[in-house]
Amino acid sequence: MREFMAITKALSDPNRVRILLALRKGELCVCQITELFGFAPSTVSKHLSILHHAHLILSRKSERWVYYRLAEKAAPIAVREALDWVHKSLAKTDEAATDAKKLKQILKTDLAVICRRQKCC
Amino acid sequence: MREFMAITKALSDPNRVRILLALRKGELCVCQITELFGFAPSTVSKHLSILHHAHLILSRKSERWVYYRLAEKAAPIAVREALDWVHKSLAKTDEAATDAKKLKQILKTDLAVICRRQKCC
DNA sequence: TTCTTATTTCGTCATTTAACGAAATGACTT
DNA sequence: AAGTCATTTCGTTAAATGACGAAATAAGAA
Repeated sequence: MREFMAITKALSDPNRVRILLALRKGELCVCQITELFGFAPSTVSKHLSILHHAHLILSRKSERWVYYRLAEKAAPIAVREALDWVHKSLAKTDEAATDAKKLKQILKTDLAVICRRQKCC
Repeated sequence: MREFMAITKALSDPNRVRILLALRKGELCVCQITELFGFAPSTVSKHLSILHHAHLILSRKSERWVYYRLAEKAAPIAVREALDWVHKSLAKTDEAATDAKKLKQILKTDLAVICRRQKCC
């Protein structure tokens, strides 16, 4: 029950759901997600932490960046079903399309450039 | 997306999830759920309203009581998948068993008696 | 080692949420 | 038509949540 509630609480915020949808195309680092959402890095980090705590996403560190990706097939059933449910319900929505489009642009840009952009202003 | 978030917000409270599990055995009226949880009737009513707004449950009025039941097969896919997910993930947990046991006792008691009991004290 | 820097943690603030009791509602019963 | 009573709505309060910026962390680069 505790694990299940961790998942439903994680899914109860639309921005966290957007993160899960964005990760469907592959792993992203924190600054890419930050760029996609326009939130403060600390805010995005907190959201990722909540998703991670619910075991919905996994992380790895490489070079200077931390990459997050969706949980894999080995994840608990409740997690896999949650991810499937999110995808099936929302993959074709306008919100997902808009984010996907913006994400495409972000992925064309060098990581270091994105990160530096977030520091000034 | 809005409908989906209505569902995830509804599922983000453990007591609302408990209500969904309790309803799996069949419809219940507000005072029976109130008895099961030990909350104030107004609190239970609010929870039911949120579940209903998310289309997870349906209601009908009969005699003096309002009965709530799980949404049916005709419900939107997102709703049906949510209910299946809740059931599959939690039906066998201790919490569900405890509630089911208490509910069994409640169902043995006459409705009018339950309601009256809630008014005094 | 020291510097840089992406990410996380912490403290704060505004908003939302869940609980309650009191009062309103609205549909049976008489 | 009036009364009864289960349920809902409203207003309040305490706790949880989501946002931010500043400071801490930790790992790669110099």
